[in-house]
Amino acid sequence: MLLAHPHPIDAPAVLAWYDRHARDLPWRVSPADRRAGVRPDPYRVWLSEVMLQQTTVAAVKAYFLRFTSLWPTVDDLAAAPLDAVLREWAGLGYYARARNLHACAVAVVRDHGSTFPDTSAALQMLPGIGAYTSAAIAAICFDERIAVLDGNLDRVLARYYALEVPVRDAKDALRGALQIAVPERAGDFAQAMMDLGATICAPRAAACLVCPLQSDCFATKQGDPTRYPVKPTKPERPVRKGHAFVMQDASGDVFLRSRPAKGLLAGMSEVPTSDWAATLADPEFPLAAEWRHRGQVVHVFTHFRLELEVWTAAVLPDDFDGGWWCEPSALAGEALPTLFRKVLATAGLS
DNA sequence: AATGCGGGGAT
DNA sequence: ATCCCAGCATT
Repeated sequence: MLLAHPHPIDAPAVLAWYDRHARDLPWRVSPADRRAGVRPDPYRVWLSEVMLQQTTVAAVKAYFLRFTSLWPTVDDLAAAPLDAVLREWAGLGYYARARNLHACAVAVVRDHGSTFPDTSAALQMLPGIGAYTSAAIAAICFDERIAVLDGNLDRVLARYYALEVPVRDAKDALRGALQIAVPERAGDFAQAMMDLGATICAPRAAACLVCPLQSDCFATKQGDPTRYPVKPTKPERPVRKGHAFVMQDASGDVFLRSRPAKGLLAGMSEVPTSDWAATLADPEFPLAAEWRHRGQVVHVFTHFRLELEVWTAAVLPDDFDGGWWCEPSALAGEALPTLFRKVLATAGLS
């Protein structure tokens, strides 16, 4: 039994806590106003939710105010040039979000009469709106009784249930357990649970004494809530080895070239290297020259650890094409990933 | 089921 | 340095 727990989440307790401690956020209708009949503006809720994908509240606030000032309605945003949207998004990261944001605004205007759909199912059809965001908008704006499961909730629920497997392996069970608890005030409940995760049940600190779920929380009973959620065992990081070849012409310019348009470090600049393999082969130099071994670079990618032997040589530029020669003083302005900056540093450049 | 995608804040 | 963040689209 994955979630052996006698009690569902106590929604009334969570809502009572939220009524007193809700965060004041620019896109939020307070629980008091909500009770008085004020309805959130789906445009503002949608905009905030997209900005908040994998992004902290602190980082989003200024962007949200700027966007709503420039474009108060979905019609305004849809009518804006994509360039302007991308410019305003600059610095927030995950730039596909900005393109999808604009595409979504256009779709809402064109296909939905400038009114956001009012169900999670319909919302999820729109660009940039997935399982989480569709549920969040539907719950917050329309009180659809749907489980809203984000990173905060993963953590809160993993602790509440003392989940002994990584969240990824119990997503459906958690969603089902949460779904059972969703009350009539679905929007406030969703926001309450997220506030709870952000302020009380935080990643490295759990303020259990003031938590409305404390009495039934299995992790608290065990004594160390921060043990959850358990992290998936990281796959062993294989090691790959190879050689990097730093060539300079008579004036000291360095040979660079572009990496392929797809794959690792796509489209970035590099110095030539050998293949990267599990075992280090003898170097096959690009051309005959006085090659000097200058040291080793170690770089850790997500899926493997790379060890490159760094070689340098003085060569004649005529012998090469497929790239360009770069003055050492101009290396800083090249699209060089950290790996190749390390290589160049080991070669004695920069 | 994995993987790529940014950048900032907390620890 | 490492972890985490109101995830989504693509393969």
